[in-house]
Amino acid sequence: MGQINILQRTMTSVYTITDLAKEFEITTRAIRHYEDEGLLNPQRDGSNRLFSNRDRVRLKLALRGKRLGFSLAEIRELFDLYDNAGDERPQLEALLSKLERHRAQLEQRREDLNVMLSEITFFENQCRKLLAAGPNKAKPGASQ
Amino acid sequence: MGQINILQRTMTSVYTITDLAKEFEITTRAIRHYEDEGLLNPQRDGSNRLFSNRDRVRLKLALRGKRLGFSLAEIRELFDLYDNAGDERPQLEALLSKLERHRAQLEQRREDLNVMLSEITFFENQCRKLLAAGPNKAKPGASQ
DNA sequence: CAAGATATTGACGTTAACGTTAACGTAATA
DNA sequence: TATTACGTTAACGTTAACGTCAATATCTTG
Repeated sequence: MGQINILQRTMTSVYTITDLAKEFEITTRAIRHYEDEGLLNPQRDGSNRLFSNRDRVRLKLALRGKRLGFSLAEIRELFDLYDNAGDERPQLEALLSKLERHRAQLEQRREDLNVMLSEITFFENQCRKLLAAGPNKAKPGASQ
Repeated sequence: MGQINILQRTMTSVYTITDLAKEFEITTRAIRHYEDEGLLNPQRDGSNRLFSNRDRVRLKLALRGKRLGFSLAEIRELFDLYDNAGDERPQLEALLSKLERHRAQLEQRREDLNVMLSEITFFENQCRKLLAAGPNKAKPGASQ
């Protein structure tokens, strides 16, 4: 059906549920679940879901958030935040402060990531040293 | 009891379960759960748990991993990896390849993080522009 | 020595994020 | 036209990561 889409409506970019499932390597069940949780709002062709580019982007964002340990509820909050970014001053200020909190969280995680990465680097180097030292065996200075 | 510890065995660094719970702002239940899952191995004073510095470090590592979306099982795997870093060549090579895979995962997440952070920055700037433009109200170029 | 405070071990409860049938409709295809 | 592929809703099942009692033991402190 992806083929037919290309011929019929290339520019409109409509995706079936399996299109997206294949692209992002998740199950259709997961996608339906994300819709249940309010992350996606596909159109309908009869009972069949038709996902727009916007849905695709949202799915991408959602999966990214998930990889970073955010819950679907948190992701949904973010989406709502962006969507209902009212144009009046108090709303904008509220949005800004929420964004700041979110940024702080993300930067905390970036710190976490950097620490973990440097730990891994350390261990990798240890390994390489041991491998370089003894061709077959080696006794490391096993510290507690 | 923390006070008594300081007097009795300052250098040995022994922590009660509530010491750690308070320090890391988690419940004692969570700590016991981590022990059940093999992340911690406290000594015992009768039936009471006594956590060493090693346990404390592990807890810190575990919580860091959690913030980044790793499951307790994955964290445990990592710990086991580091612990059983056998000194023979095939084991070292296996360890290295696992570390590489892990590094790849972490770097993927760092990429995710950077993308999310730049998205947030973008939105923050949008907000600031709107706030600067209209002191009370403003009509943004609401794009779909 | 009674009352907290702090510890323990069960064991059942809860929530999130889907997995897994089941029962069914529709559409292209051999 | 029967099969195959893809879609639907509904509903129960599962796993992880703890929460939440309950019953009990051990200090220590007024």
